[in-house]
Amino acid sequence: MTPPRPLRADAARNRQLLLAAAADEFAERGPEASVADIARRAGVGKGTVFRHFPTKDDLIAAIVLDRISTLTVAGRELLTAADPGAALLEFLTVAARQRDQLDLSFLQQAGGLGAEITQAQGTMFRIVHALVDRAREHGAVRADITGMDIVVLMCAPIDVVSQLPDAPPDLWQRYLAIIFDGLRPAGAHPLPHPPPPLP
Amino acid sequence: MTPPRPLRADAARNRQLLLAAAADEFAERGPEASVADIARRAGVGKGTVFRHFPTKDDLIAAIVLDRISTLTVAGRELLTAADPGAALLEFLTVAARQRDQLDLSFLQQAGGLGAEITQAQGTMFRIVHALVDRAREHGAVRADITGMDIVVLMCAPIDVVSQLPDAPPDLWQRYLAIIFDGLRPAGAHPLPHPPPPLP
DNA sequence: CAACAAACGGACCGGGCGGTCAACTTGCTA
DNA sequence: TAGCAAGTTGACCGCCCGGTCCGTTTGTTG
Repeated sequence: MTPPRPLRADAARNRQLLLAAAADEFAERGPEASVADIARRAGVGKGTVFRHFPTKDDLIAAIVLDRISTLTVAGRELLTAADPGAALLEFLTVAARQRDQLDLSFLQQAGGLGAEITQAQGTMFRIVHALVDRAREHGAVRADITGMDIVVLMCAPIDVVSQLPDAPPDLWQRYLAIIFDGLRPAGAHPLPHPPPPLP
Repeated sequence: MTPPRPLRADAARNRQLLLAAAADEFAERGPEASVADIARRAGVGKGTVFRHFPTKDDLIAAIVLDRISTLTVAGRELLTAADPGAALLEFLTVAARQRDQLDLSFLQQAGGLGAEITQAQGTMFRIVHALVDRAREHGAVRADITGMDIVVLMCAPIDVVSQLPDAPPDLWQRYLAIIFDGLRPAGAHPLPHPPPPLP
């Protein structure tokens, strides 16, 4: 491929400043945070933003990619944990906490994300599947749920809580616990619809 | 209060056309559907929109109000159902189906909704509480969940599924079932956080 | 230290948005 | 059916947004 020449020192620094500022700004003001505001927050000219990220969508994609990678790393470590059930719960906790600290939910489904993101998502999904398989074999979760179920439910605790205007900071743990109880084998009722396929 | 003179026939008709068109448009294009497009879809001039709803936010509020009322009516009927557990599940199903047919999730939290909405929300919340109390007394749900828990979890099945780009139409039922299993007494683990108060 | 490419900044552009207004049309009522 | 208030309309306004461009600054390299 193209051997990308290393960025100049100031350019590399500005890139990081921009990513951080953009994440904060999106978290505070939602998806229509303006590029100009992001630039100002990073202490940088607007043109600089577009030099690093040709499009606002490219900027969003960079942030999302970063988030997905974090989850992938966390999940991969948990694959070797002693208790597979606890590991799955821990993964869900990490995912929720990440989303809690900086809610960027809206940009996930920002249509037509790049192929790079699709790929990163794929590897993360595969790791989640492995986590679930281990937990299932261990009898920690019911037989009829799959990795995709976890992917789908992953951010539910936070999303659900964020409807409340003034929720206590750890309330999401309550709903994670309820949902996780629904994933356990004890007292499980048959599910009315087959799981979605790996995309 | 002000005895509101009845609308002229054409005005009343246009008001309904507008509400319908706006709901469709918001469902399709998200919160930034433009007033101009809504007007066009309703076959009406842009000025007419603003005559009926002084602000785009007022239009949104009117739609949300309608949604809440529908739920309130459904919930009130279910209060007299024979099986309280089934009634609660049915309420959740109705809520999810409503959201499925026309996803307006984003406008729920549209900040600072009018006092009218706050009030309508209040009555709906109280009915949900009653539904849950009945179900709990009947042993259909675990002792440690409250009406607010149901309010919080109400739309989770749809919200969660809507992350998937091409989800089968009834997939949400799967997640409603999982979550409902988490609400049952059988195999319940203690919850790590107290429930949120009635707002 | 000289010289050049890389990076920067911010004025600028076209477009679409929410919202206004004054001229026009239409349903109601006496 | 005449008259008038209620209702409609679309051109118009100001604003802000994503994105461009070019003159200027700055890090790097020999």
